[in-house]
Amino acid sequence: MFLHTFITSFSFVYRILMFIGEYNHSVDSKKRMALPKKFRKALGKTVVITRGLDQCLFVYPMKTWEELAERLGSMPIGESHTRSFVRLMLAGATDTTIDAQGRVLVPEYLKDYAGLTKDVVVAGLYNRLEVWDEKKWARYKKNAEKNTDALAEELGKLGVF
Amino acid sequence: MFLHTFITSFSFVYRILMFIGEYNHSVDSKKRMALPKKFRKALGKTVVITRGLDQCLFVYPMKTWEELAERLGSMPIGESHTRSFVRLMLAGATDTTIDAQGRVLVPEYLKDYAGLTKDVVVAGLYNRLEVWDEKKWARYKKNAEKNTDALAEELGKLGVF
DNA sequence: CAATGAGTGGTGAAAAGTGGGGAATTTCAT
DNA sequence: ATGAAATTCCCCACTTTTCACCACTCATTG
Repeated sequence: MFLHTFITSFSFVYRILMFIGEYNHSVDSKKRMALPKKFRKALGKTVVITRGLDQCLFVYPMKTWEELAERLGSMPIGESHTRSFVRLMLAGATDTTIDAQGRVLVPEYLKDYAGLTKDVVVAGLYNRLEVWDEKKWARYKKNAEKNTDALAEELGKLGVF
Repeated sequence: MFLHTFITSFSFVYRILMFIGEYNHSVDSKKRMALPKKFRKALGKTVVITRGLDQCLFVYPMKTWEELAERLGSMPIGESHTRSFVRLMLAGATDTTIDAQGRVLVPEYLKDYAGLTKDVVVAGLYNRLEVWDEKKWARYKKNAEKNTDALAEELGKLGVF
């Protein structure tokens, strides 16, 4: 019984929630942005967009967001950086429905926050998407790739080798 | 009992996951790359390609990747270098199905990362494949061969010989 | 020397991404 | 309250990319 529950929930997580990969898209003059076709089934009809870390946007399926919001809401509000992080996530969140062409509307204040102009990169990060300005993403990536030693170390910890 | 366990698990690993050998292939103008015939049964229908170490690409069977991705997905995103590591690995990964000719699609950003042009080397490394630009592979190998003594010493420390 | 099979190249249909028009709805000042 | 302006939303259409299928070549083998 327990095992069965575990297995079904795991396969659920796998089929529904594993976002991976990097996709080039664009925000048009009407603030519409396509989401990668591969992710649409898993995202459902409405998604939540919010401010993310490192000046990008996070996109969550509604289900995931609800769970996350609950956890965020019940976090101890003692430390100030925790407070500001929670505010960042919760206050900036907006729910938006995916249109027939697979696009969402990106509010002006979120576009500003992430510095989006036209070309963006939508990246799959397991249980969320991230939206980056294309140039900013390229810079971030280049910088991260330089730290290959650290990369190797992290991979080692994961037991890949 | 212990021996039996060892043997069955070993044969399992052997049938499913032990990739050995070095093969020359090519990436065509449509970013298609053949995988060695020998590996196809073990790889299954869909594989995951990710950024590897030393500017090569790793190719995992889906099963192997799932385990890895779950660990990546559950890493805390508080620290910035953890974040960038997870971003590189998850956003850098792509799941792709093997076509009727035994080829996979290599996204532009992965081609760039590994510096692939046309001729590549696909090598089996026990539980994963590595994809190298042919020239880079030749150089790397030449260099590694020069350091065989040091290498042997390291292996000795690991208790292999 | 034919036959088989693997690797590579090409083509056409289908799908995905993007742009734009216009109706419906909301906002805001008069 | 009312009209004007702006915004949102729903279609439709165009263009590029993708993918499945077919075809060719080269090497190996019986």
